[in-house]
Amino acid sequence: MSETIGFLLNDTARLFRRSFNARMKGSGITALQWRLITYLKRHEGIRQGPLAELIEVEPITLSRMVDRLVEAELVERRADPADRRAWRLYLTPRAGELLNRMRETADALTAEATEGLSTAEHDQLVDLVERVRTNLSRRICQNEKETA
Amino acid sequence: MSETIGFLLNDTARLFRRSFNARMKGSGITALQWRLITYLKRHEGIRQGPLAELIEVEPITLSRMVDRLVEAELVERRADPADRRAWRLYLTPRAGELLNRMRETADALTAEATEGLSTAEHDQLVDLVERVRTNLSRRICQNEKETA
DNA sequence: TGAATATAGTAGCTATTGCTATTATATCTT
DNA sequence: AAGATATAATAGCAATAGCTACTATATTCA
Repeated sequence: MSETIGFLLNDTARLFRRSFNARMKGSGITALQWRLITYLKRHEGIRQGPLAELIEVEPITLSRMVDRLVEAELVERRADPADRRAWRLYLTPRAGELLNRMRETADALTAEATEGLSTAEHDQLVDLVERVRTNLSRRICQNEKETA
Repeated sequence: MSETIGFLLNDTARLFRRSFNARMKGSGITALQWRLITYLKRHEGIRQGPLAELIEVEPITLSRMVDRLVEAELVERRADPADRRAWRLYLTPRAGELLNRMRETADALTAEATEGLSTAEHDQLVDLVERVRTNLSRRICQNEKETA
């Protein structure tokens, strides 16, 4: 019984997170918070509920993550003008600086992780993993119950 | 700014875990416990400390995970004959049955995830990801401090 | 319009994880 | 052999994640 691809991918992804976390340790930010900020960067003004779905945590968990990030002055809550129940989320300038540092770290790490791969191999890796991801997310959409 | 490989791998690995967890939900076992059992299968008789290192949790965390798995009659602690401080861990027959179910699930999931990939592409994917993993774990060994 | 239902977000509780300190035992040094 | 040091595992405490229930507001429909 050899390793499954799922096992291998998990292992590799964990090594990425571990190295990334270690390098970002001084920033006082966790991997999950980084994930939140990264998504928020691409969806500024999003509400808490949809963002929770994007980063795949429960709404209450996101609510508390945002509490801490507001406290750290990385995220800002603004009232939704159209719905008084809802907040809209924005990054602060401080978060922008942090994102730059994170991007540099991520780039350096990517370079080290793909050392020895040719450009063609690099592209092929991305292509193949993307196809696997598409297969998996298609499966999940078809069968939403299993995530509920 | 396109996605980094790290991001992509993390995303894909998460989809794997999510789907796997959903399918194993009825078994009352979590992904981390599954990880523990999978490693234990290949290292029966291992002590808690080394197993904690393998699955990358703190020893105290592993200690408590084992408490629960012993409670669930999936893992057995036996005194180490050579060192009275230590336990040696073994799987119970019940765990064996569970492992079979898990393996079937993993195989089915792998098949779905790699749908549309030729055998050559499948092999190449494994090869490329393994090379990335090797790069990353080499890096971590060289620079152990960052994981401490 | 007004009652019924749905939705956005949050509070209380429980479970899990990890940091630090501690106990019991083993190993090393002289 | 005896004291110093290292190691295997665990307990106490603090932080974080999610389940359930709840409040406030919006939407539906009769």
